[in-house]
Amino acid sequence: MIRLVVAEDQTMVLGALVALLDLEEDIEVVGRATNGDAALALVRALDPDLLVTDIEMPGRSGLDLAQLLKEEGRRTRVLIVTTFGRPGYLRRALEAGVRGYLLKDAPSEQLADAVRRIAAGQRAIDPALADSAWDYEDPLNDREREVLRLSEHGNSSKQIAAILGLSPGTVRNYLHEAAQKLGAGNRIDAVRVARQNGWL
Amino acid sequence: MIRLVVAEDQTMVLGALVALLDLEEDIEVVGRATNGDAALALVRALDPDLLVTDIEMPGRSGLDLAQLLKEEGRRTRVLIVTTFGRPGYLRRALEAGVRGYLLKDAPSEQLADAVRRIAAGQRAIDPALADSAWDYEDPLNDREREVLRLSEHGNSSKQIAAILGLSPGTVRNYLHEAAQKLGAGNRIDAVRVARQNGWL
DNA sequence: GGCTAGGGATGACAAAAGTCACCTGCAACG
DNA sequence: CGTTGCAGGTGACTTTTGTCATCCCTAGCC
Repeated sequence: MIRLVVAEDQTMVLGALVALLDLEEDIEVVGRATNGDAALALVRALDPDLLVTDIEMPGRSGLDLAQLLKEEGRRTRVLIVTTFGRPGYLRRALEAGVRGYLLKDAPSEQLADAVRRIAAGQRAIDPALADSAWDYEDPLNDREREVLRLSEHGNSSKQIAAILGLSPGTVRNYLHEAAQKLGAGNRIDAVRVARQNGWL
Repeated sequence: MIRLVVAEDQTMVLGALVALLDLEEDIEVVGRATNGDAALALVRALDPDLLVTDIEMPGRSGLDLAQLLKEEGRRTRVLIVTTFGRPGYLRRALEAGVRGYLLKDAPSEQLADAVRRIAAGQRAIDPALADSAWDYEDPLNDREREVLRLSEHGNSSKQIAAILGLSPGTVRNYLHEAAQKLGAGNRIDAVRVARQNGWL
């Protein structure tokens, strides 16, 4: 029997995924969580074979979870199930030692398959994504990421400068650099491209 | 027996929802679709009691579906199950005659409940949302919506003007008006606010 | 020490966005 | 017919962005 903890912030989707997995004879869902912190506590308490988790959740993200579990040296393996096929995400996931990465776009039958493969010590990476994982390096440095994040909410350069304790000119320079690196013509476009690739 | 068609663009979530609903003795999922057009065809062919559908899907949206079914005078009732609690969405849904509106954040048990209530001729609107539906009117007119949508992708006023056959000045004016109405200081903020409320 | 490379930061100038007063044309109404 | 009101549209002016050359400081190297 494969023992699972499932983490997913949308309660209804969580319930549905559990229903799907519980249909399988050899799989047992022993815990469910709707945020990263609860999932972490459950994994520590229950020591399951697998953690099936979304990435974007309140509190700790699925990627944070994988990283932490790896650092703690736990035996629980991680399977990411997410909406986002962003290369940056998969890459960070692999670096955090996850064993599987599926998209919610994939057929639901693949879920149980992936669980079994990972429980058996194999991997289960969405093949379409596996290729692209290393195609696009994140070209942004920390400052650039920071100003992009702040400009995302409509802050002006002046406001961003005030927040970071810089001059407005410098902020514009960072945004410009970032836009250049991303092949974007302005900050709006730059934010879009960066988001799309999982670099924010 | 309540006969359902389920539409949801993320295949895995679709599979999971179907698994959840199929657990119920009195509910039968007779069709599933991953886009709006397929869902429409299924409803026409199978004449189910209910259509359970997401809003944001490729092709026709769940709201479009509800509108069409209403116009065709079909007996199939519509239950929306979506991520987004945007007042504008709920409002449009109600105007399109949907019988139920649930959030994916709601507990999964509510899904079967809602299905039964709607099949019995009642309604099932998420109570937290029901209040807010009429709080916020969409203040935008068509032009304003249009320019906001175009500016979303980083187009400049000049580019938007070229697309719409206007002068750049006019475009800036529309953007300005929209920002004013939305209480935003610039176009980026305006787009954010409008999206958040389901007005784009 | 002197030289150099590179990240962090600045200011000057051109282009685009934001702001506002105003000009249509057309439909409603007396 | 006025004329009133109002959505659609424009141009002039100010502020903010985009672009680029340059400076400063620190670290590493001869």
